[in-house]
Amino acid sequence: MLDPKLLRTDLYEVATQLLRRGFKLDTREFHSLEEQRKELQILTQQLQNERNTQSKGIGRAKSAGEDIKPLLDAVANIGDKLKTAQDKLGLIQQQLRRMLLDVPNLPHQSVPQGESEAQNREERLWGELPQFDFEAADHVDLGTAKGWADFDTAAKISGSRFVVLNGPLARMQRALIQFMLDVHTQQHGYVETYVPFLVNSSSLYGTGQLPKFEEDLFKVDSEPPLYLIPTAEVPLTNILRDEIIDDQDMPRRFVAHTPCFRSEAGSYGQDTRGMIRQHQFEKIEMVQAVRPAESEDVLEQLTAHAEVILQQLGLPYRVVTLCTGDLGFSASKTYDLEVWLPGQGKYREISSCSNFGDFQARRLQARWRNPESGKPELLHTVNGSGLAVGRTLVAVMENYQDKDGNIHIPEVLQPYMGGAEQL
RNA sequence: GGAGAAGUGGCCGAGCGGCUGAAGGCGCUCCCCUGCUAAGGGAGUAUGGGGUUAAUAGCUCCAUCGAGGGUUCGAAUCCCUCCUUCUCCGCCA
Repeated sequence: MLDPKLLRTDLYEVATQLLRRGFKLDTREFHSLEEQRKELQILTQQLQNERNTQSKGIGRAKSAGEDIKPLLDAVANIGDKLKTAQDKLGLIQQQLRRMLLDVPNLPHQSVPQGESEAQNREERLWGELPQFDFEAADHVDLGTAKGWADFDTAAKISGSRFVVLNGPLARMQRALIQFMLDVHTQQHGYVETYVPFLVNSSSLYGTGQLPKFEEDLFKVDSEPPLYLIPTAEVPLTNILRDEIIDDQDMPRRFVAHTPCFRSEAGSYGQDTRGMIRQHQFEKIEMVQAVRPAESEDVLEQLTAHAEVILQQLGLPYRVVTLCTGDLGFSASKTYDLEVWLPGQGKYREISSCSNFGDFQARRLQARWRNPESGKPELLHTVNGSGLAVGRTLVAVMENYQDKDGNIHIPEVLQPYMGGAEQL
């Protein structure tokens, strides 16, 4: 959520910046609601003040043994007036809140202008593209040929966009998870965290999935309703909700492996083949809560943490800065890591690292105590995948294949696979 | 799932219709004393919001004692619903 004060003082500047990412803020509507809010809030508080003062007088008079009847008559109609004022105010505030919850974050000034991923800016390339003296197969053919990946059985059990992994490939997925967690905990200073996979709606409001993107989520029909997490970002970031963190405990760094569940509404026809876009996939997520002055640097560091995984696995990739039009709702700046997939002959997203500034923190009321002011202030959140495990599995299969359809195991993964060199 | 108890400031804990935004303690910050590893004295110490303002400075008002409703001139205190925690029973990986 954006700072309501900023919208009040600098409405047109905010609207201009939002336009950069293609969001049209209804400044007229906001202005009108804000005027009404101000008027009603002043009135409400005046009435409350009057009632409080009168009631205190009644208390004093009563204990002094005086006749309170005339005092009671004097307050008689305050109650009704107050009630109607409060009701109206509540309504306006609700509308304002609804409106603010639908407004995306402001793009950082370094974010390139653009409408779609075509305008994303390539920052750097890493690694040599593998050369094959045969036609590179894609992961579906590689996986099904050996019976390691079974999409038909998954469809029988659950439906489309699921997979059953067998034997060595299932094991390699587990190896990747172990490897990534070990790197982030041992080399990058993250605390390994195990979190709930079902979360309440407050948590999803906190990180920005609700109220706008409910159709992307799987909802469990319980009382109260729960949602399957679309990413570990939700439970990890909500650890901070309604907390005030001491300066000495900053920054907080969490890493978790969880399954992620996405309904993929609106993506019909896209990536229907294979494991690229599934309803359920494994992901390693890094989340940091940092001092506001540090978040820009931390985004660079966290992105590098994700890159280390790709580098150690020997997977060629590139880093792009998302343009304003491709930026996620809550993010102010995002780097995507795109891994090379020989089977598709292109780079595909495998990690997304974002700085959210105080956007999530405001919704979450996640704060730290600034030692300079001694006051609680909104902290900044930065997160990124490190990495999407399913897609990493795909990338290893396609980059490490040979002409016989065998998959060679990257060296760093071999200790996690009993020393084996190929699947 | 059944029965009972409880949820108060960073923490512990009193209050159980008005003088309580909240006693007391712990912790923390600052000052003084003392001097050698620990103690004594004093002061301060919740959060959010509104108005005013150049101001995230002052001043002022409002709200908040798990959450939401209600009763009342007035609610941390009374009533209702929900949530969470604890104890016992049942069930269970």
